[in-house]
Amino acid sequence: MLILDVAVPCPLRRSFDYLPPDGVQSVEPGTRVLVPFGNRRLVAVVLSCKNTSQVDPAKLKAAVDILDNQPTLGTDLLALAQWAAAYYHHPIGEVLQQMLPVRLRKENPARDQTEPYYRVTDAGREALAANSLSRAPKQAELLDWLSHQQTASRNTLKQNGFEYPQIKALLDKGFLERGTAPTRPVAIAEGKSLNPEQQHAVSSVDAQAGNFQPFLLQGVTGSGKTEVYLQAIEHCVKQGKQALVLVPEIGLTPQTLRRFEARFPNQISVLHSGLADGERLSDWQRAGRGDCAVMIGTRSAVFTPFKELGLIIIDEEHDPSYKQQDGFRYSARDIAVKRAADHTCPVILGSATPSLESLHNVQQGKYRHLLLNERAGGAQPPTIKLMDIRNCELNNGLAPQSLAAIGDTLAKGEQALVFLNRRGFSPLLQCHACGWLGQCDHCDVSLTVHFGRRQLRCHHCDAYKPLPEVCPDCENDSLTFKGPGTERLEQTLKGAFPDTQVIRIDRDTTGGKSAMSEMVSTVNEGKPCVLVGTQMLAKGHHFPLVTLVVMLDIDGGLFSPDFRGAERAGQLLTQVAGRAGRAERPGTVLIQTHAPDHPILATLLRQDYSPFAERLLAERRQLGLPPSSYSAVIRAEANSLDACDKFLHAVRRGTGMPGNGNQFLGPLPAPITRKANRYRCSLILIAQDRKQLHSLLNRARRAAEPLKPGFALRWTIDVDPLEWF
DNA sequence: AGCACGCCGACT
DNA sequence: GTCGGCGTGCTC
Repeated sequence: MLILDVAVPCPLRRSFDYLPPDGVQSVEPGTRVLVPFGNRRLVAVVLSCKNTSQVDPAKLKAAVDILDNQPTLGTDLLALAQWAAAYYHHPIGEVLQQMLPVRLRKENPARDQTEPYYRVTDAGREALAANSLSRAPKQAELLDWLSHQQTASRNTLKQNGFEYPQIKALLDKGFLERGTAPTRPVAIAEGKSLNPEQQHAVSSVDAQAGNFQPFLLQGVTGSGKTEVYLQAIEHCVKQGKQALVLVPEIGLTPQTLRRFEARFPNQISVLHSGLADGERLSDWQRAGRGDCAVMIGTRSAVFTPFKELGLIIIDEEHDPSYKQQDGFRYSARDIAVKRAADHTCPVILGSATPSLESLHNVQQGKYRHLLLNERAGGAQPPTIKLMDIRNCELNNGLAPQSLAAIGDTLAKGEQALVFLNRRGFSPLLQCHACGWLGQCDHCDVSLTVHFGRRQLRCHHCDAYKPLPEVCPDCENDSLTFKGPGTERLEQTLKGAFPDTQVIRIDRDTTGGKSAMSEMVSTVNEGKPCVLVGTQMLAKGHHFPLVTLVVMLDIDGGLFSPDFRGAERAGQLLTQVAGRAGRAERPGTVLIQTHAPDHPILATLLRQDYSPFAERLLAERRQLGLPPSSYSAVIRAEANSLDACDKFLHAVRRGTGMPGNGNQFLGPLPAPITRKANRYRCSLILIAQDRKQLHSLLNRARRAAEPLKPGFALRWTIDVDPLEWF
């Protein structure tokens, strides 16, 4: 008897047995099936076939339909899903659902996946030569463009600005015909020449083609990491293999894309959140068929199918956006390394400010370190200066010296950037008469003033209320704004430099689709201006004319309760500093701080990121913190703090003694205990090695599952968490 | 997660 | 007398 072992998309950490649909003799693993589940019908994935079941055969239901004529997920991705489900202790059905493009999570059949390719006919060439399409200029343009290629797919035509109606018209006239996919590689544009460091990096990677070997490519801003990627990809593609490039969420800028597209014309597929479901599906399938050489994408692109994967690149590997922060909490960076191991290919982790995890792996001999210290064009590194603002009269957060420095920069016709990681007008609204404080009704946080919208907004849930004119309690006209946000800085700077354009870049001003790129191009027109913004400014975009960076709020990171606070602060500082002055103009970074003697600032100031990171790594080792140890967090969320606390205590008791130098921390309430009216607590598990962490987690799961906390309490496991609380 | 079943308060 | 609140139990 044929029985299907099926992963159903529900939060249960097990699979379900089904009979095949009537008349079906065999089903391959990785095939999507439609199954009755409770009183619903769900799209699920066949994990394996077997001939017996633990379940009473009379209780087995039959699958309703087989949705794919060939498995949507290959054996590699299916095995990866099962590995990830075990590693992250997450339900297999949800893992698989995340791997599938949205279109395939529904009943849409994935049949007939071949994408049409077109080529110009002889009649088309004659028409082009005779200029007989002058009344249909767009069609003529298409014909002309395509006549320079072998063939091109509908997708490629679309990327080059041609739409289907034009294709259809030309087909009808007999000027186009169906063709087959061109043989790869079609064309690879000439690369730049490399300096010796870059050359060494590229040849080190080349030498490991066909082997699993991770490389940590540490290169200061402007050292030409991208050119190393491009050449490594080129060599991979020339061997007929495909490359996967992962970029952080904001890292996929049009500039980056254009650079890849220029180098590998029509060989690039893209996967990111801005794409329509249909486009995502077609690029996903295109990679699976082997019809593109390079796939560039954000976190979820790590699950792209490939025909023959030969190289993986993770750009800005330290970026926290690689870790999914809800549901299936995977790290795309770590899964990418696992995929490289599965496909026995090299993987490059690139960053100017590597994570301590990756540096630790270098020290352990697992990763090979490649350094790029030379800046292209001999550009000078920025000068970093600390500004002691103790006892200093601040103008909405800005020290007088900072304002003066901005003024000087503008006077020289250059641009300045002010960095503050807090959006809104002011983070606090208080009544000076009675002490009333604007607080969220649903979270344990203060409300942020948004002056332009005349609102008080909560940055932790979506609550907001109108900005009161007088104190809601004592009705005095004594409301005061405490502390600056980017909106207030913008106002202050406009007041101080009335003739200069002030551009604010944060989540509130970049809401529109093209707002960000419009602002970036305004800045890069080159007129003197002041940029104000949050950490959005620190990533991806380059502002070559900015020569001064002022950082207002580094202290928050230095004294953060999280053990990663210092690492983050150092990375942020180094990344932001990298925005200042490129090529011919040297940059300056001014750091306003109340702790000018802080050892972290001192290290960063005296030297650069590497000694700073070494120092932090030694500190972590001494304290037994990750990456020297391995951690996981069990978080509980409920309508009362007591319920969370009780549940996690029960889990801790049920897990038993951790032993062997492993330990528990907590349960402890989260720093913001109440968020959107839900109370949150964490139980932290710290183990000496991976294996022990997993055995602890298995014990904890066995303790937690029978507690049946019910729907009032939700609990989750986070392996290798970014934050402990 | 969904969805049904089940047992107690304010409504036509 | 019922409509509907959300507690809890189950899904091959």
